[in-house]
Amino acid sequence: MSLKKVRVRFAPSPTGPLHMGGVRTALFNYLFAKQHGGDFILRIEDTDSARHVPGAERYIIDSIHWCGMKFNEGVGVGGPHVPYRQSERKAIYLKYAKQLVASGNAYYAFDTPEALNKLRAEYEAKKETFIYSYSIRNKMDTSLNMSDELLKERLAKDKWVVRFKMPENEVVSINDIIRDVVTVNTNTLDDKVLFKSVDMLPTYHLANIVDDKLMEITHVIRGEEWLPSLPLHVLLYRAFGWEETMPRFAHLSLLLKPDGKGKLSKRDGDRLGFPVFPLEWKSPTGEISRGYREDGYFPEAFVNLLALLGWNSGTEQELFTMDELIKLFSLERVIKSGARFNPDKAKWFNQQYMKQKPNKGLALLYQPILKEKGIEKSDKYVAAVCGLIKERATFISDFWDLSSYFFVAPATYDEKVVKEFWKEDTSIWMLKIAEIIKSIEPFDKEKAEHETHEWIKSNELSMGQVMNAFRLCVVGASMGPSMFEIAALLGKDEVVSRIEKAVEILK
RNA sequence: GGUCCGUUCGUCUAGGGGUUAGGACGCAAGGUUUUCAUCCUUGUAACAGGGGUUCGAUUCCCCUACGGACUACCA
Repeated sequence: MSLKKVRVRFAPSPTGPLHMGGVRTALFNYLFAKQHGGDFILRIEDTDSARHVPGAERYIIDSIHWCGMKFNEGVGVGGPHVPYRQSERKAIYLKYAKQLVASGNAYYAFDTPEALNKLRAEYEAKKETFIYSYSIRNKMDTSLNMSDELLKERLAKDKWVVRFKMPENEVVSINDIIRDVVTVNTNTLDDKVLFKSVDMLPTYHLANIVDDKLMEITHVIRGEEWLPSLPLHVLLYRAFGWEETMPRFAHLSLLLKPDGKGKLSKRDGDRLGFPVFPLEWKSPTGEISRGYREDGYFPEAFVNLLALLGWNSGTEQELFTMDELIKLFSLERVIKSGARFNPDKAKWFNQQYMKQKPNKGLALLYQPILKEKGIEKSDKYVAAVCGLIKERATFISDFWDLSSYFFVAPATYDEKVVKEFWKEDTSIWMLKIAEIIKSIEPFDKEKAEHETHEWIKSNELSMGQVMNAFRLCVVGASMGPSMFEIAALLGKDEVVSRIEKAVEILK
């Protein structure tokens, strides 16, 4: 077992965009695989023909790639077990369903969905729990209750499903890597449909077990919603005689709403103003859901925040690169309880990455925004601006508000600041500063700063009064980096002209 | 309703039979700065409740409460 190469699969259903919880499941699978030098496989579980959404598969792959993960086998990349789309594996499953019938572990059932719904309703009316299992299966329309001849006839004539014959009163204990031992009595479990009549496709349970076996999956890391069907899956492995090579299981807790009750949903994002999906998604009906990527999150930040939702390294470190995560991740340290998502903390992560980003890279991201505003500036200039403002920003989209004065002279002056700092003599001081700036040839920010401060001191003026007014002239508001950094970038002619303009307007 | 899983500051979490129960986000205060932000310091705030076991339980066990998932010919 320990010698076997680790093989994990991410097996989503293409029923819509991948939710951030799904991305986290993929991430944990990926980290585990990479840490063990194993394979990370993409299998598309599209056995529900009715719920298939066009574009969902592409979206899933794009999302994983954006996060910096790569499949080394599966849909889109191929591999020794092609095809990896269950709808293309149709031919495989019926054989296995029949094998279970032959071995006495499953049977054919002819009950129509309508008949079952009616029965369920009757039970509910009596306030009883309806379970299709040992207690009732002998009364149902199944192969268990008919002769071989009749069965043959019915199989040819009627619609049938294959149901698992859940053993009676057996205690099943399974070891989950995250949850330790999970114990269930089979009496509480039902005879799950394994093979559907509506589309002649297997249900999740059958397809999942067969494919995991065939694809030699060693570890199943999936969401908590599968925990209740874990006993069924184990029993299926047993029924097939595959228990020896059965994968190990790890069930991840769910992501919960930031407030209130229940699991995180798209609605919470709309309501509280944060994305729930990695990438923007346009539904076939035209509805648009925002994405982390489009909201300005860096993929590294997104991966980092996801990794810390339900896992921690046991140290106080919170910022991790993908490589560090691969090195440090362990399923044993995954939290059992559900994690409420905190949008504020998500922003904090992005801010941390923002501070670390090289200026050149940020400039590349900022340029398109500037172009849209009709501003053409060199990458070098924009990079310098980015260097000065990035520690004040969380997203690239914050940049314009933080740096517009590097590109256009202020059109207005913040009233509050005017009131506080523009006094009787201010105009005179400002013109003096303009003079100092003009006199430095070539311009040098240290020299300008030194001379300006000297002048302020020698005239016993208030540093705050003068400098804030200076800032008001050039920036138009009370914000931004050192005035002399700004002046160095803007150039002294521009600074002087802005001072003159401000003096003119504010008098 | 039934079954399974869970429960440490508002949130993410560390810890684990004897601790001043630690960190991060948020919030608040202070410091640095010509402003904003960064940064630094400090503060705020938690072991769901009740029974056991034990010299001692937040930590182990049981019950209750609460939360979550599942309960389809969906995954």
